Amino acid sequence: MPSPIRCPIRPEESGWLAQAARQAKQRRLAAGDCLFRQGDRAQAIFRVEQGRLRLVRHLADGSAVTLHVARAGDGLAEAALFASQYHCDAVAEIDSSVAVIARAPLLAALHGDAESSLAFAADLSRQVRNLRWQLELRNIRSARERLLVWLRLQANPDGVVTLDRPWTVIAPELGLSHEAVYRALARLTAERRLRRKKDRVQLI
Amino acid sequence: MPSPIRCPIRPEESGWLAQAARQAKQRRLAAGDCLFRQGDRAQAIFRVEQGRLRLVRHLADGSAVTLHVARAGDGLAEAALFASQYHCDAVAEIDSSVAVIARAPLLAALHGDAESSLAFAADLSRQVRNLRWQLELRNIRSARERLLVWLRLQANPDGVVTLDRPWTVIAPELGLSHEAVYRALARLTAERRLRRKKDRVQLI
DNA sequence: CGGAGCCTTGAGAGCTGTCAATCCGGGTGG
DNA sequence: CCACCCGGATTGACAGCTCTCAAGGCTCCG
Repeated sequence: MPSPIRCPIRPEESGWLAQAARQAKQRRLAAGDCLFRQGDRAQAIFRVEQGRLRLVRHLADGSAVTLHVARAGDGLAEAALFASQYHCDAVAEIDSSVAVIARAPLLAALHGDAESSLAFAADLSRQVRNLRWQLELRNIRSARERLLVWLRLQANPDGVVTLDRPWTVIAPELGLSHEAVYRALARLTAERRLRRKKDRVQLI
Repeated sequence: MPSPIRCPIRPEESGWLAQAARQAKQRRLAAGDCLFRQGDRAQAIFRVEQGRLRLVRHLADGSAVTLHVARAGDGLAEAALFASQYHCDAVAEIDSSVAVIARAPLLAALHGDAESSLAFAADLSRQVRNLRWQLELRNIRSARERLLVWLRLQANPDGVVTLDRPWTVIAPELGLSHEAVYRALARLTAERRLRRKKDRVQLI
């Protein structure tokens, strides 16, 4: 009998990276500032301490695509450890601060430190799991079902979900408009599949 | 001036894992066979050599969600290295064979081998990049635009994309029905944004 | 020649996104 | 103490889009 397992959509604090960030120097960015640009030599990896950065990749024809939005606690440009240059731009969406972890010393240290390298791998594998999960969530077309599955995964064993951020923030993470989310919540409530009270949701 | 960068949606052969798999023993699975179940003690990680495995997670209420479909060349259950038990079921969709890499010896080896640990991390960071990219691709609502962006990323510097699998296979990877893809291709062709010839697409 | 995949295109239904309007609770300045 | 403002929460209306179901056509291969 498989046991239910909790899977946070928002990646938890990256244990290893958080550690590395502690000894790193901070850099502050005003909204709109650019941390690095696509093609720059990769000189550091980062951890977002405050604020929000958007990673944007430029395509051959000049158009751009957002690759990711990194928030407080997220790692940033981990892949730059293994590449000679950045593959996208990083721009602060709001005033932010990041821990700057220089690439060369870090890489050198990791080369001689199996424990840290493994811890780093563990962080990444956790991210892979979360990302896979988010991707599959998007394969659920129906807003109602997608929301329901998301809630089930967030729920504690009693079927209770406590929200730590407003639906307007959660909706885009689910790939839905906030209106769609509210409508789905309304229908699920009407169908007696859940109960709502403020920022608590009880699954039935 | 940022240079265009190629980003395969299908993760390339995982260099490090491929290496590790070479010395591992193989296991054959008939369609429908189960490689491991959610809650089983994590005793090995795997690499799909042939066939296709589906990873399914069971939720608290008994429903199930597909987490991932692993194909030839893909790693399988890498996260199990860092967990004591599997977090999902793995079932062969068709006759398949996997390389079985025992967990304990591998972990022991990695603990003393910074190089391999780093190589493993590099594999994972590549996966993270690909997954992020796929996730953001899904944020593009319009089938036409999504397809176009995908093509741009797949294109070589000349704007040529050569397909190694039929559209019927690509379509679900893009989160679209194959009909939607064909229609998008037809419109893009009519708009002279691309030319098609067999399994080659030329962007304009 | 027949069949199996793949490719294409048509028609209709259902769903979500977008635009808009309203309500509500909390915080602020007068 | 009250008017005001702002962000979040809700709900309605509508257009546009993709999905699904269906029906061929095309190509390769036995």
